[in-house]
Amino acid sequence: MQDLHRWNLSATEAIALQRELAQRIILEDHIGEVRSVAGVDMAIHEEHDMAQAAIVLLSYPELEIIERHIYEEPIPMPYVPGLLSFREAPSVIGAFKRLRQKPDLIMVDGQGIAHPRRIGIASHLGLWLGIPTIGCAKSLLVGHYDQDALGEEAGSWVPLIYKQETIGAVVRTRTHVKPMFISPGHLISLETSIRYVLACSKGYRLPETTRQADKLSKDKTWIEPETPGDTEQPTLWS
DNA sequence: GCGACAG
DNA sequence: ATCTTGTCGC
Repeated sequence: MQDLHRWNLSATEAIALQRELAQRIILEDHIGEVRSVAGVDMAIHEEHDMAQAAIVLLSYPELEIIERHIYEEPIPMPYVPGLLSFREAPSVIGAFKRLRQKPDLIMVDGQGIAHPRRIGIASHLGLWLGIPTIGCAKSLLVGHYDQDALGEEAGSWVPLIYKQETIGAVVRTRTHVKPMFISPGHLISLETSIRYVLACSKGYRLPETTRQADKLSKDKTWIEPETPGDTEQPTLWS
């Protein structure tokens, strides 16, 4: 894995970079047999000004935990709508580097291409890591949808439209519960994204991947096992 | 200019 | 994201 760019950019620079990177996003399925799916998320521990990113690797389709890791660092920049990846991606990548096996697919807490410049954090991470990603957000950033056409049963969904284009889907992952906002990140189509999100949903609103990562990112008792040399260790698959 | 706005 | 207990509904 080679660094695409630096992260400490001004808002203006970051937006210009997003416009460049957005052109490289691939929305066709470049995905082989899926035997593992990872979920990533981040929590802020205000008391120590620390960001705690978490990654959980699950087997697929069993969805049993294979690996769990966290990575902490001082909170970088503030939250700016549309620039979330510049705040969260660096720590998520830190956690990702602690994996011993490479995931076949990654589920990200946030938007994929359902973004003003078509490059939410899921797409950005997909480009950086070169792995298929799906954006799995709990709320809307941009776009609109037909609320009445969305069924109440788990599995129903309607397209998410933005500027006359389908950029994602509003998906009911659990009956009678607020839907999730799904969009492809990179190296995957919308149809396939919806399929995997539903296949990973186990009776909760959040897919098991995101749910486990969310839980771990908030865990204050978790002690990450020592990795000799730590951060920049080359691994078998990088 | 005004409102909207992932986490 | 985070602050926070009980509570209404499937």
